[in-house]
Amino acid sequence: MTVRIATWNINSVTARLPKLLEWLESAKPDVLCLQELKCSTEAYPAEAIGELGYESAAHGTGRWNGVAVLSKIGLEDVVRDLPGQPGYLAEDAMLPVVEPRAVGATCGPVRVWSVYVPNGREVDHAHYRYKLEWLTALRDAVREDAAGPRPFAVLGDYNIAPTDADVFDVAAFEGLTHVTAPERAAMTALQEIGLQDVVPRPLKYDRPYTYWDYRQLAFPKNRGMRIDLTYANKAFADAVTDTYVDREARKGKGTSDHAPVVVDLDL
DNA sequence: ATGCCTGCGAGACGCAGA
Repeated sequence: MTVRIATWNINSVTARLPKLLEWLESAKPDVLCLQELKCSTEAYPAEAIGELGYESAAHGTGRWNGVAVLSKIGLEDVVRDLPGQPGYLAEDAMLPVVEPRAVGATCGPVRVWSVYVPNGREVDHAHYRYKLEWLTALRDAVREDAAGPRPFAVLGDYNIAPTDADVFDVAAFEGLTHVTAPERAAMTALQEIGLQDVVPRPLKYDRPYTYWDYRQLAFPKNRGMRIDLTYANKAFADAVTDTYVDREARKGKGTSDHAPVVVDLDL
C-alpha cells in the first residue's frame, strides 16, 4: 500500500484551522504530525478535522506547545509524553512541568511520534540544557522501535539544523542555538540507534528549508532553516518513494512560519 | 508578487518563537 505521511509545525491549530483543512484536502496525507497546537486538548478542533476523515490524537495544555497525530488509516496505541520525558523548571516555578511535546501512535503499518523539541532559547539558558536532556529522553524512549522491523519514524520540529547546509548562512548563527555541536551530537545519537535523516527535496531553490522567520522578508529571500525532520528506521526509510517540502503552504498571509514536509511510502 | 512578524492570554503589552 502507498502511505503519505507529513509533519507540520502549524503555529496554532485554531488560528490556522482554515489553512489546515485546505491543505488536508489538497495534499491528502494519510497521516499528519502536527506541532505547536497552542491550544488545550479540549479546544482542539477534532470535529472539523474529523469531517475530512481523520481521527486525531491531540495533546495540548493551552498557550504553548501541543502536538497531535492525525490519521485516516487507523490510530492505535496512543502514548502522550515520552516515557521518561523531563519537565522544564521555569525560573519562577517550584516544580518542573512536563510539557505536551510528544505523542506517539500506530497508524496502520507504521508507528510514528510527533515531537516538538524544546527551542533552547540561548546556549547558556536553562532551556538549552532542558533541550539536550529532552533529546536524551527521546533517544532512550524510541531505541526499541528504531531497531525493530516495523516501519517507524519520529517526525516533527527538532529545532536543530543537522548540518551547516541546513541554514541559509551559518555565520548568521554563530553562538546561537539550533546549530551547536551538542545539539548536533544529539541528532547523531539518534542515528546511532538506527534512525536516519530522510532529507526532502525542495520545490524551489537548492536547499529544502522548512522554516522561514516571519520578519524581514525571510521567505521571499529564502533565508530559511531545515529544522522539521523525519528520523526513520530502516524499514521506514527503505520504503520511501518521494519526500518534499511543500513551500506553497508558506506563501501568502495567515500561514504558519513552517512549511509541511511530505513523505511518500510504498509499504 | 512569496513582500518587511505572529499568536496568545492578559489586560490595553509582554513573552515566546528560532
